[in-house]
Amino acid sequence: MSKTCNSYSKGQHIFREGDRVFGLFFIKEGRVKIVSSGFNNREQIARLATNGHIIGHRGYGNELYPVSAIALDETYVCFVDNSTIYDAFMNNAKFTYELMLFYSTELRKAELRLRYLAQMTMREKIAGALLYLLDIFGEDEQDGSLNVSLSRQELADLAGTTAEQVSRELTSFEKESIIAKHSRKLILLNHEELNKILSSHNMRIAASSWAAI
Amino acid sequence: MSKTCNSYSKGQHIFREGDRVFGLFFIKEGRVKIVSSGFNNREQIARLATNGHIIGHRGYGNELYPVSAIALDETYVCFVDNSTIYDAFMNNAKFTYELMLFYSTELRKAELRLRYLAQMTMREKIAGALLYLLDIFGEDEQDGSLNVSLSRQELADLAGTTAEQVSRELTSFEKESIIAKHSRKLILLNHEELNKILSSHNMRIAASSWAAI
DNA sequence: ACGTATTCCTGCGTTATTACAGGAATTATG
DNA sequence: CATAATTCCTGTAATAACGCAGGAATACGT
Repeated sequence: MSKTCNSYSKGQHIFREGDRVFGLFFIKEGRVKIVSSGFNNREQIARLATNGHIIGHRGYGNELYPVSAIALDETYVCFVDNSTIYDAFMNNAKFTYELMLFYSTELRKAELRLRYLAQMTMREKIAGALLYLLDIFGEDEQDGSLNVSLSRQELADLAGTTAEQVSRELTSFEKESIIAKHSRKLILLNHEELNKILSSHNMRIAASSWAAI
Repeated sequence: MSKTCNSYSKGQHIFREGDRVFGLFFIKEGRVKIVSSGFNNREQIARLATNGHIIGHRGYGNELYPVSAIALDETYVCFVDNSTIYDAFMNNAKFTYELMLFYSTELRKAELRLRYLAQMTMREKIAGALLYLLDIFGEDEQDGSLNVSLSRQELADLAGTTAEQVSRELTSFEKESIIAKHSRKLILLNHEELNKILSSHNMRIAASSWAAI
């Protein structure tokens, strides 16, 4: 049994684009972004993960990671290597089955996001990104703020636009009383309206699609 | 054992966005596009599949398809229902394991494409779409043309742009001797150059990333 | 083969997005 | 608490992408 656990502080890499794949990581506690590096300091956040989520994947041969995983917080992660996973799979059909379903669900989410990124306007992308954060991290019980703290640039990397546009649009949303913002603390005042922005151009997809992603 | 096979002709739906999920489809012969419907007649092609590929996914409860699958050709597909799949999974760890790996691979491809669609220019997206077609369908041994016939609109749906831009860019590529086109028959004359277009703005991702997608 | 319907090409005006830059606000540091 | 460093906001100019429209090429049906 080869399982090792580690803490990572904010900004630290859990694995890097180009590293060899030796096994899977399970997030015990914390928040992680999965990013592919771009040009001009531009990154794309492929997905966000938190407690209980799996990151990375089991590797074949000399396979390399196509993305990096970076801690957003103090994060505690356990690693299980390829052969241990393989043994677990062969001895526990139910476990393999569950993991298969996990990947198939993630794939569907990614396919949906493909459309959003390819076709949405900036305003829609940013509304979608906020709802995505709500779905993954939830909001604080006290003040209703999103349980995550991202820079404007990170929001842009998630939404697929630039930091300037995020600033502009958040200001607009605030003027329209859809959100409140106090620096990086964001409060979604009107979930309904955010869903409407997303679905306004698209009556065929349920308004809650993003929430399901 | 509940397995039924069917032929679908060009343009027919294999399943539709919003249908209940009853099981998995296996493509025996043909070509299929997986699309999410957009607004203004705009679709997004989430992925393309051919012989031996799996489409759809096993469903939980009342789950609905978030995308549609449409035949591009005369296509022969076999369907296996949820409970049959479940039994197969529980009795054949190796099979479940293989399927888990398939989904995990597809997920990685989708995550990479997210970045491409979010950050690339038109020209790069279209070069990427051509290389994607090459990877999935290959080229004819006789004349070297891509083994698939898509309209300009469908190419646009794949690349995440408009049909006009695809026309324009294909013409440019032809002038630069990167491709030859005879209506819908496209010949990639210079794979190297297409890869260069993709990687020109991005030295950190291997030039062949798209081909691996 | 002929006429008709569809798809494709391409110029051009419009719109949306990006990039730059300077100042304001926030956070970090001694 | 004061200063420095970073991040954030917002105006403006440049650029890229979109969409219309008319003509050309191609596919389709009889």
